[in-house]
This record gives sequence, structure tokens and C-alpha cells, in this order.
Amino acid sequence: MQRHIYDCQQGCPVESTLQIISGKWKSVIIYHLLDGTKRFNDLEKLMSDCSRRMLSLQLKELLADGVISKEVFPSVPVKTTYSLTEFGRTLEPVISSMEQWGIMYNQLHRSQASVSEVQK
Amino acid sequence: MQRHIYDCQQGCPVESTLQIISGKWKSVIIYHLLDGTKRFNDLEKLMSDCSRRMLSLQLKELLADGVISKEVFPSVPVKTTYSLTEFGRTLEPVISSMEQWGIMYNQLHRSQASVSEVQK
DNA sequence: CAGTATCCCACTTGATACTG
DNA sequence: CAGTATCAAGTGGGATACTG
Repeated sequence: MQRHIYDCQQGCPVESTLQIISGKWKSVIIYHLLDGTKRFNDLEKLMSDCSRRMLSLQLKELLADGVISKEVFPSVPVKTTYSLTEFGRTLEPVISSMEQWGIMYNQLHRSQASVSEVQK
Repeated sequence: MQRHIYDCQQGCPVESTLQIISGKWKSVIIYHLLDGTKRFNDLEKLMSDCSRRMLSLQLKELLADGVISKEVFPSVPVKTTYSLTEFGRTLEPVISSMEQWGIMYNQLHRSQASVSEVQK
């Protein structure tokens, strides 16, 4: 994936934030990790729209940006866990506001669906 | 651009939010419109990394999703303004938290830059 | 289990030029 | 001024198969 899409001239703060969280699945990963440490497999199940390949790529970038950390337990079979770093946890307000908005949006859509049902 | 990337199964709220704001430049546009109504040209200047073509495409999608509205004044030459709709303004907490985080992040980078300077 | 490697095409995006 | 049209190039991302 190409990094540094935004050059954040005039230091636009929103572009800076996007620099870190704008991957296709990054904020979703962070969202799930806010809930606690997860294994690769856990994330795969939580985000079934996201292919294993994409999950792997996005995790790698988050790792490189210091947002998450990875721990490998050399058991057989191997066990890996991902968690937010302290830095990653500073993104909580951002992800939480996205969560809050999404909840509101989903309720809106549910009620619109009900209206359509009634209109039939 | 392909829409509806996320099918938001289990109604993951973060995926729902991304459905609306995940375009490459969408949150930046919303950010600038929080500041007030803007003309096409204003946005072009504020986001000089974004090509005219991309700006146009992203505005079209935000329009289609009801996030922004457009007003055309049939003067010569034509004048167009974009503003957030009431719905679009509900995204303020999301964009503001991105802004806040970006400000923090930029300061962090500035001080790191200074440290590097000193280290030379 | 937790990935990586390879192939490959669709979509995204930039460049450039044109227009009401 | 505020876009659109067209073309070409590059990338994103799926499918599938393989591995320590």
C-alpha cells in the first residue's frame, strides 16, 4: 500500500489523522482492539468482510506506525496476539466518535426500513 | 468509485461510519465545510493535494449521501457554494475528534523534528 | 494457527484538454 | 468559475495455494 498520501500542507490536522487511520480496515481493527487484546483469528472472525490478506497488510501498517503491538507465543501451533499500544490508545476518542455516529446511523436506517415495511 | 464496500454485518457501527466518510478526501472536505459554506474554488485552494477531478467526484458522493448540499447561482461566470446539511453536521463530533488528534500528532512530530535538529 | 506468495483484473486516480 | 471528458497508468484487493 502506498503510504503518505497526504502531505498535510499547512499542517491540516484532519489529513494528519487520515495518514494514520485511513486504511480500508484500520479503524475497524482499532475499534475491535479497544475491546482488548485479540488473536489474528479473532479479528478474522470479527471482520469477515476483510480477507486474510488484507487483514495481514493492515495489521502490518498499524504495527509500523506504532499503533498496535504484536506478541508471538512460540507454541505449536503458533499463537499471536495484537493489542493497542499506548499511542494507539490515544486514538480512542476518534474511534469512539465514529462508533457513536455509526450507532445513530444504524438506528436511523433501521427505522427507515420499518417505514418501508409499513408502506408496503 | 465503488460504494458500499462494507456490508456492516452484525451492524458494526464503525463500518457504517466508514461507509459515509471513507472516501480519500471526504473527511477533509467536511472539515473545511464545518468552518462555513465554501465555493468550489475555495476548497480547491484549501486542498491543493486533491485534484480538481477528485474534488468533484468526492463532492458528488457526499451530495448523493446527503452530507452536503450545493447551491448554484446562475451568474456569469457561474458561482457554486457547498455547505453541510443538517445530517452532515451530525458528523461534527467525528471530524472534530480527528482534528484534535491531528493537532496532537502534529505537535508530537514537530517536537521530534526539533529533537532531530538538536541531535545533529 | 497465522500468516506469505503469486497471479491478475477492476477500479481509482492523475494528466491533460475542453466547455457552458 | 466550476466543472466534465477522455485516456492511460498504477494500485488495491480478491482468489487460490502454500508454509513454519
